[in-house]
Amino acid sequence: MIAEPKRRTILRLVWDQELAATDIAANFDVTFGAVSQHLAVLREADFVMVRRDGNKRFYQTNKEALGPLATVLEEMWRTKLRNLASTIESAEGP
Amino acid sequence: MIAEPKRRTILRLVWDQELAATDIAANFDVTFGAVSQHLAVLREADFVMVRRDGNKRFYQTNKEALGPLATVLEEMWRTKLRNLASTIESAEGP
DNA sequence: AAAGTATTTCAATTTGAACTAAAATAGATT
DNA sequence: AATCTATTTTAGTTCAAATTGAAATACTTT
Repeated sequence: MIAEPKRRTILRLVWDQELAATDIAANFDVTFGAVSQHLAVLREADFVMVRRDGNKRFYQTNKEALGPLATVLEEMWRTKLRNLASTIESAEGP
Repeated sequence: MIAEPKRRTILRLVWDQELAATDIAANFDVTFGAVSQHLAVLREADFVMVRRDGNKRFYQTNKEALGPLATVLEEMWRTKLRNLASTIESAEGP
C-alpha cells in the first residue's frame, strides 16, 4: 500500500499543502490516469482528503487517518530513518 | 528486497547461528527450490555468508554488509518498531 | 450548445516477483 | 560406479499490481 514509492511521494507532496491532481501528476513520468489510480487507492484508504473547486480536485494528506503512520513517515523524511522503508523495500546490496 | 517477509525471516534465522539450506527451508512451506532462490537473492546482495562443508552449505547473516540495516532489523525484531516495515508495506487504511 | 480542461474509470496489457517442477551440479555413501 | 543427499539453476506458470489508452463524467469557457 504505502510500500508503493509513488504513493509515498504523493503523500509527501500534499503533506502540508493542497495540490490539484494535475500538479501531482506533473511529478511523475507515468500517465495522468496511472497517477489518478494511485490517488484513488489513497482516497479509498482515506489517506488523502479531496476538496473540489470547480474543475479541479485538490488533494491533501489526511494525517489523522494515517494515525501512527503519520509520525513514522515524517520521521522517515526528516531523520536518519529517512531511507528505512525504501531501504527495506528495495535494498539492493552495497 | 528485504521487503519480502520470507527473506527477512531467513536473515533472522541465521542471524547469530549458521544453518544449512535444508534447515532454513524447513521453516517455510514452499518448495526447497523457492527457498534456494531467496537465498540466492540474499547471496547476491551479500547479505548472507556461505560456508561450504561437504554436501552442505551453511548460511549466516552478514551483518557487516547490512550496515545500518542490521541495527534497524534488530530493532524491528526487538521493540515497538517490530511492525514498522510490514505496516509500511501493507497498510490498508483504517 | 459546442469545445475545452480536469479528472476518473474501465478494459486490456505489461511487468515483475514468487512459485513449482524438473534438470543440473556436486559431494557422500554404498 | 551407482545411488543418495544437498543444493542450485532453469524454464515455465501464476498472480497481483502498475501502466496504458480510451471512454466516460463533469465543470468552464466561448
